[in-house]
Amino acid sequence: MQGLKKKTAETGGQRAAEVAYSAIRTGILNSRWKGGSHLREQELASAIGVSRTPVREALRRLNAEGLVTLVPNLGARVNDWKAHDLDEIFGLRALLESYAVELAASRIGEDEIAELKRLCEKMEGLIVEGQRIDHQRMSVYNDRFHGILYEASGNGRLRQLLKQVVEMPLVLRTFARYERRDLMRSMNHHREIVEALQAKDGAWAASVMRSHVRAGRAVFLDAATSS
Amino acid sequence: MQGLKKKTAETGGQRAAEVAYSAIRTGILNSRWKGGSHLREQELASAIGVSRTPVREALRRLNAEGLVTLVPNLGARVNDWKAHDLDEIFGLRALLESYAVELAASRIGEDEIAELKRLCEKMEGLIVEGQRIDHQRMSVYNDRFHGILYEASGNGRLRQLLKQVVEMPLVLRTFARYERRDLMRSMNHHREIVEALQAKDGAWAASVMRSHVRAGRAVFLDAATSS
DNA sequence: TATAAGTTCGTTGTATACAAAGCAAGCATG
DNA sequence: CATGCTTGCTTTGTATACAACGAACTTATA
Repeated sequence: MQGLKKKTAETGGQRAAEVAYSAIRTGILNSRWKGGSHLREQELASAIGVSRTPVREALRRLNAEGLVTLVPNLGARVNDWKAHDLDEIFGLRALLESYAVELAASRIGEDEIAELKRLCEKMEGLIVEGQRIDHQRMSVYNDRFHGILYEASGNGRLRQLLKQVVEMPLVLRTFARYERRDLMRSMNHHREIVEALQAKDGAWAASVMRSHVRAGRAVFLDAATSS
Repeated sequence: MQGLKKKTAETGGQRAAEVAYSAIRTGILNSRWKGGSHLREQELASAIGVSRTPVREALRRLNAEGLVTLVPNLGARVNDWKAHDLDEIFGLRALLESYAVELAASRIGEDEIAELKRLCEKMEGLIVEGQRIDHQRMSVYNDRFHGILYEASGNGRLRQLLKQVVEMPLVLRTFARYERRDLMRSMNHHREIVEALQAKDGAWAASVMRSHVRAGRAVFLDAATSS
């Protein structure tokens, strides 16, 4: 339970509940605890350096977001992910994310398309023959790419649902070992989506996005069974 | 602020946070406060008969569900609904609900189909020439009809998202004045969905469901502009 | 008068004390 | 030996006291 507490300088400006939330959240996403672990309020509270009150608030929020499961009088357990759960989640994600690009196709502007292209270049730049791939950086660019599309959909609640659905299985990203050809295909999808958006062809963009998500599902399924 | 507190017999078995949650929730759904009202924690607490702690928990939950909006250090305000919000919500609902019946088509059993038919009959029985329609009862049956479909989708997270999305604008149900022909059409939709499910034709069921939701949107839009 | 700093009060945020629920070990009893 | 009860401990749930923040009002100053 060491290392959860961040430097006072960072936490100073924020509310304790927010600090607790992000501390626990990053802990879960970095697999500090394994799936099914019981998260004790007092333990978390002293590790983070706040009282139980904001910790409880954080746990409720994480429960609503699907990262932990709360049982009355028994507390919180870290969710673990079976193949069935991933099927549910990726099914929803394919649906929502393709809907988002379909909406985006008729609303997205030149600036955002330019930004998408820049991100494509950056991501492709990370795939160099014979070199190890910086997955961390890749994730950042990829998240930004998809985030721009959520925004461009113009539907705030859709954006919110998507962020939630996408985040759930993110614990497995650590274990997801993208092969080079998976990544190449991913890059091609991105490029094709941008092209479809530029052509204002929502159906095309949506179709590619569905493929994109379902291809990602396969990688995560491997991660789930092997972790 | 009277009348929020229920009889002790009812509240006795439940946790205070749960009591607070459903008290505030039903208050909002019954338009006890108008959109934009500031909900004060102490006020709610004494009205319900619990302390601020469970009230705060309830407000966070209602915030996550989209019924209130929480601003740090300023508290909770009851959400109000403009045409734009309804467009977002019904767009999502059409998407998710049609996906649900599409999944349900290949999984639903005879028992559930029989139950759907029974509900159709009950609802149709409420529409009698020259008599006032019992909208309260209609809502109960209608919710149960759709609930069965959510379950039959076999996707727990989809069910959860749908419940959330459907509940958001439910404040307006009070003001939604369904004309007789709106209801007749609704009944026809229900019947057609059941038939499509029985034929295991997911695409058909999904298509009718999309129409069903979008027709509902129009009624709610009227309610939003007139309330 | 207009503006800015100071003040007060109401409300939310956090810590802490206490109540109640769950669980396990030990004991009694059939 | 198995079953059920008791007891003690751990953990969560709730109430309450206090701290911190924000908004409106007051006062000082140009």
